[in-house]
Amino acid sequence: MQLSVQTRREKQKAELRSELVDAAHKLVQEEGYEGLTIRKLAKRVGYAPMSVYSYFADKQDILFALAEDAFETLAKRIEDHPADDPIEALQVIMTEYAAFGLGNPNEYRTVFMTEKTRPPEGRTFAEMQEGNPLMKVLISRVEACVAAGRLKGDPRAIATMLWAVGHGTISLLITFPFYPFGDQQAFVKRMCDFTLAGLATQDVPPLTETPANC
Amino acid sequence: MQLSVQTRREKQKAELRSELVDAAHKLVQEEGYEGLTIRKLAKRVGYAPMSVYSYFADKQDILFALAEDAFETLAKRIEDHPADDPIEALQVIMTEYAAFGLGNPNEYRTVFMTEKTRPPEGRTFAEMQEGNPLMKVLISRVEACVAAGRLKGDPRAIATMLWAVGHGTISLLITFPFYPFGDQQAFVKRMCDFTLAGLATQDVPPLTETPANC
DNA sequence: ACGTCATACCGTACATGTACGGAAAAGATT
DNA sequence: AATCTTTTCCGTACATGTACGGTATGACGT
Repeated sequence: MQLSVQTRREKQKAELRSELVDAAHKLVQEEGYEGLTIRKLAKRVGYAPMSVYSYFADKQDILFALAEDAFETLAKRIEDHPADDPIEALQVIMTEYAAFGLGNPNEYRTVFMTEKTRPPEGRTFAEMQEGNPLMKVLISRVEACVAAGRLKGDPRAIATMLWAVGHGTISLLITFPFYPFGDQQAFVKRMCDFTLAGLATQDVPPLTETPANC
Repeated sequence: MQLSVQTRREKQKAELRSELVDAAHKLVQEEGYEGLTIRKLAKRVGYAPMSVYSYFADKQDILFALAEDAFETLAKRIEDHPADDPIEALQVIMTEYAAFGLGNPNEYRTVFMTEKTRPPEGRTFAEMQEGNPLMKVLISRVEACVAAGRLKGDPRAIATMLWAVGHGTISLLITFPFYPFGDQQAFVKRMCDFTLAGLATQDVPPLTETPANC
């Protein structure tokens, strides 16, 4: 029965944590992203500022929690958006990913453009990417393309390359909104189409595992 | 003669500013990037903390100044690295750019991955990119490729696409050093080759200027 | 020479993230 | 029940970026 006690404890802790996340979410909605401060957040839930640190390692950790929520809805949106053609399915990912990044720049920033001091919440970095639902669905859709003979090569390598292109595109658009990219959507579509077209003509080898001759 | 006075004044101001930049540089070398604080910097040059703000709008502005120095050496290195083959000349840019980003992640971050509140130092954003020496040399080398018939299309569009890919690659490597990209150099080379190969097969249209039907 | 004025520098003050140690409350062990 | 241990929460304190207003120093017009 002591396990049950342990469990209840953890559940309660998780509850308080998500209460904090909710409060943080509201704060951001009401006062904007920079309005989220530890002190305001603590006051919101009736705690002393330092008590927040019982539930989050630091402020980054809170931002990660917020971003994770947002990314979950992105994952859902992608899964609710199937496509008959496997290549189109990849395009959907890129398009939704781009729309998400442009619509949630703060969340995109905290997840993909922030110096990572620690893997948030004990998870390792490898898990964070490999086990990341987004990367998972990306790889699986790439696998579908390979299975259908529309792409050729190592799925994870292909997925990583797509990720690099997609991320480069989005992050530039976010960071330099005034650079004359032309129409943002058009630029995203162009990069996406270009990359998929290029990949279609190649047999992509797996990512090298730091070969010995280096 | 009153212009001379004005000029002398400005020169002196610029001198003090670069003295501050030098001090900042030394501070970073001695204590690391996070050791650079306004107070320490001010103490270093014998000023009160607030006096620093006579020369820099904010801390970001200082970081930009540091980064600019670093990027200047990058530009020099690229220019000192010519290549007979115009495509190879592009590869040199990508390679040097990547090496720079991986070797100077902090500077790369402040210039390319940081929310821009103001165009640093009065320059407009457009200038900052268009007039940016790096983008300039990139465009000119792309133009050389187009002139040589090795690439086809609008040089600025091609350059922007190369930038997006290069930036995506570098920034992922910087942000997720533990993701299994395999060998970093190899990944960079792969992305570069892949993109250039793809571009070689296309006629790249100019970036759309936010067409009216949107 | 003298008042006027811009400029350079600074002192003080505040909001913020967070380190540190303590207190109190809850649970476990005897 | 009593004691010990762990967990939760907090008060205080510090470093940091920076807003605001003040002061003094030197230039300029008269």
